[in-house]
Amino acid sequence: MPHILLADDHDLVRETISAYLGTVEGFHLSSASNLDEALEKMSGLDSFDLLILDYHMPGMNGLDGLVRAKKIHPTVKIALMSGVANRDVANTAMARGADGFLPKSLTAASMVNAIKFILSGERYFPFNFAGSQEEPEPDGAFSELSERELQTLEQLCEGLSNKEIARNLGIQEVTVKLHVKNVLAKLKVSNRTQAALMAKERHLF
Amino acid sequence: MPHILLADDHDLVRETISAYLGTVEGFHLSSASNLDEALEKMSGLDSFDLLILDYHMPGMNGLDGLVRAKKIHPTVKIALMSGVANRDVANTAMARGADGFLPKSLTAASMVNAIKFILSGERYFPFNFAGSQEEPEPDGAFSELSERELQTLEQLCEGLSNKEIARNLGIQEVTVKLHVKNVLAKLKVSNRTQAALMAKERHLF
DNA sequence: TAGTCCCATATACTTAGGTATAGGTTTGCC
DNA sequence: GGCAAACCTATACCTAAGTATATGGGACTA
Repeated sequence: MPHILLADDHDLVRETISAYLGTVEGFHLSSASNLDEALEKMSGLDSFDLLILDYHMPGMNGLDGLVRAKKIHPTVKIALMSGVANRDVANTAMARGADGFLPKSLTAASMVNAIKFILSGERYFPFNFAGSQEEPEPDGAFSELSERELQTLEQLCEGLSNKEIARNLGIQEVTVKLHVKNVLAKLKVSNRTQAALMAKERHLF
Repeated sequence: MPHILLADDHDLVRETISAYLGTVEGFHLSSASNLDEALEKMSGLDSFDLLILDYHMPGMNGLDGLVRAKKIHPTVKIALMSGVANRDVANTAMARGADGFLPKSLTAASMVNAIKFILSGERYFPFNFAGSQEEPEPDGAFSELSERELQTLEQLCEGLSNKEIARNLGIQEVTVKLHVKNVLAKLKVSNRTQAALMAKERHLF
């Protein structure tokens, strides 16, 4: 019988999913509420077949937690689960060694299938995830932004002035103006407020 | 047997919670994946005792969806559920007529208790929830805004310029500047971008 | 090596945003 | 009537934001 460790910081989500997988499929479930607790349980006597990690959970720090877990337990299959992560995150997770990505938009039946698929040694990535062919680019204009422009946009989202941004980045105000201008052009908006709102809208910061 | 309608856009969350409440407690569960679908089901033959709304879901638009649902079905108890909302949102939800607020950080058992509590006619608000007595006023500074200042702020949230706002309101640009200045002072922020972000943060527009 | 891109800086300029002060209207309230 | 508050306008001023163009260094690449 497959032994699964589910790590999620929401008691409700963890318990209901555990109950579902346990009663419906007869999986053997254990659970943890953060990454460290999960790692601790894995270092115990039990041996797990699959670790399911919530993307937003104490200790995860983005995908660092995934990499950490994979490094410590290279033989255990690891799936990342998230309700909000975008396709970009999912792709990156797979690239960093995840054996599967489970969006919470899956149906319960699909999740069971995906888990079985992973347990059989395959790597699972959802087909119809966040709209396959809606936007040519999921991030659209945002992906065109350079490193500095992204940093600038981030501070724009705090409502900071060019002068403050310059101080924070350790560069001249004129340079910030340049970055701001480029950001506005690439996002096709006409002022900093619109840029900040657009970025917030898409949950970039 | 209590009849509950659970509206959440995540299939996984919806189905597992439904399964849990159905099997463990014997509740009669129906579900919807967005607000409109929920409202549609409620206008059908079935009569529901409790509607559980996910805070982040198509059609909700902040707390507008709650108010809408309450207006259409004043007699049905409504609980708001969220995994990310803060105390501010929870308070506001209760103030706008919600019968309960269910953070996803609850345990499954606590949620069942809370639901029973609500079904018995009480209003449920979680005790130990993200800090107790932070802000005295939920709306705070926003309530001090005059009519014109609110209209100005609304257009600020579109990223419009003073000139555009003036045209939309049919007044002079100088007057808009005055309104903007007053808004900034009352919200205690230092520029229009911060004002827009703050308003968006609290889902005012 | 030449070309390209990002980054940084500079000068110069125009427009938008924000402040300060003053004066005028309407509405409603004591 | 006198008063307060919200609203609108005006003049003036200063600072911030955004545009345009040019220069140069560093990294990467054909």
